[in-house]
Amino acid sequence: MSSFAGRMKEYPNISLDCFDRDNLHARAYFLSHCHKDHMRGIKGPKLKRRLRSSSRVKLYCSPVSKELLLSSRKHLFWEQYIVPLELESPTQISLVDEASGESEELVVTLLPAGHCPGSVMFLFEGRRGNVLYTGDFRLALGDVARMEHLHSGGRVKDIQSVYVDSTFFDPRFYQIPSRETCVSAIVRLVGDWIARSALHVVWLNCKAAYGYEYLFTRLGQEFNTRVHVDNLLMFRRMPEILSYVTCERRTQIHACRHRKSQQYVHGNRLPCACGTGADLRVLSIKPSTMWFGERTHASDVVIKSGNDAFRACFSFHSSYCEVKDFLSYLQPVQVFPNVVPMGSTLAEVTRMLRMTCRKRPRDDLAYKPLGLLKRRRRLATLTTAPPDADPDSDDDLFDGLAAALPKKLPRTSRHHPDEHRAPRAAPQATPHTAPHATPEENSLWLVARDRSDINNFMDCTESNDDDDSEEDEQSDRDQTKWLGQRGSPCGEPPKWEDFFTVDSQNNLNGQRQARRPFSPALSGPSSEREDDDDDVADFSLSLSASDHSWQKRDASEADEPPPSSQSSSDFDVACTPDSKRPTPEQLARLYRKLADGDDLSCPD
DNA sequence: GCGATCAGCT
DNA sequence: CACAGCTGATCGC
Repeated sequence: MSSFAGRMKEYPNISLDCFDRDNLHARAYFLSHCHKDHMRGIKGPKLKRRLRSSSRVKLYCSPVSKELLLSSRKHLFWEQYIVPLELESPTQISLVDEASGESEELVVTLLPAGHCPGSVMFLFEGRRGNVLYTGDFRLALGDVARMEHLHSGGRVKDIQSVYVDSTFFDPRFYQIPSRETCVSAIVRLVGDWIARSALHVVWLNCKAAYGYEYLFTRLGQEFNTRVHVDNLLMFRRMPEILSYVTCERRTQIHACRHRKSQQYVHGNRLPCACGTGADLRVLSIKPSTMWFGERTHASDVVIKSGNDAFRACFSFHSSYCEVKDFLSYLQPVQVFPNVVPMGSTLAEVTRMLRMTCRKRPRDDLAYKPLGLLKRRRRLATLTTAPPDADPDSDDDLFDGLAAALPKKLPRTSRHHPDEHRAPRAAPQATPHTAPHATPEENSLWLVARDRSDINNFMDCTESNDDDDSEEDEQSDRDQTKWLGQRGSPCGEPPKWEDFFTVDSQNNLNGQRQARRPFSPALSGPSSEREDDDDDVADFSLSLSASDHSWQKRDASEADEPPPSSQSSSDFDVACTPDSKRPTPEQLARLYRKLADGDDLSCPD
């Protein structure tokens, strides 16, 4: 639960996710998503009075959040004050003090947060530096490196402060299985049950919150059915969700709720009380967050908890590793927790967050082109020698970085979180996506892909004595099998990112919307938008409709197994446009060239 | 009567 | 396996 009080020290004239007390005087409001703990005071009478007496104050949020907020009558009074902003469209806003007329300019960019429909992070760029407020988020390892607006000129932007979702920023919550792994397991469980007979039904014991929609949609796709929910109103302009949920009780998959749900299910009756109790066989699945320690395998993502009852892993928040990866990549000057993890204290989480902060001024992190490396160093040295033992270790590529970053821990998986994406390279600087890249850019990529790729290479080319490898392969095979079983009479299943992007023009045909250019002269975002007041516009959550196609998977990846853990993203802040993932053979060639000191810009 | 807060529960 | 949020009791305005 968020305990963020609403204001950031750099920009105290705005309030985020909090609408009471001191926040009553904000010049602008920002809502990251529509969970209640981020909406404190949003319907308070004092705030209503404030809005009525003001002509300038606005609430900025994503178009999906606007829909969700206004789907409740209690929030309808906000309608005239909401300014929906598209994702990844930097927008300048003026923060005007209505008493004095004094104004402050701020550029805000919404970034996908992967927490629930409409959830975003806010990047603020202004006179007091760049500040990132994450709201709640679930991003996988490496996702941050692919977020275009966190980069500039081929590098990570200089971030002063990050106000971060620290829900699981505690080493106890070291890793959480990926979204794809969890959803696949639930799909299997549901499939096995409902295939037994038409009277076998599943009840998903979901908490009253947005965030399970991609699960409902996936189940609807897999089994050509709809999930029974209590209320469709909130999805009325989201056809991709609407087509997989229903208020009709005669379906085998339910996510309906009742105050005494538990009792009903124990009696083999559903919360919606459909059927005659004795006829139905109800399987209860309770999505819950499960976490795993550093050396434990995240394999059991569903656990039997009783007769016809399971818990299934499901998390709206990033794990310790994922948060650490996120912050270690951004290297902000300061980090502030938005949440105190269960069983921890504010002091403890703050202390641990500080360890991810920048240790030296950025000038010390100057990039040294790979050409400056001593050629005598061989690949073996680069990959096997502990950094401490080798004064020429690859950490030396960056002055000061070796000291700034935590030392590599003993390997526990092929993608250890401490294998940092050190060089802060922009996503476009990859050899396979930028064929015209300069040798320096290619070199940059080779460094940027860090040790994890080198380890992958070693895994591909050496006999592997890692105890985990066999299990990993088995896991990959299992997941391939599950992917093979996918497919649906309704077409391609939507992917996770569909629930976090929105096309306000109901573009279902795959055309890309023109991206609104960044315009410092833009005085107010609302004046530029045609659909702001269009009550009948649909908000499509479609595969191809978003205007940030750089998030999309390359088609060639479609048949790959999903990631077995957090090692890669199933959120799909994916490859650079038109890119292809290099094959192990291609990587092997590149690494051999690197080791031999060959010109990397020459094609094979 | 309404809002704020908290305990209890899932 | 710890999220998110509902309900009901209590208190104050």
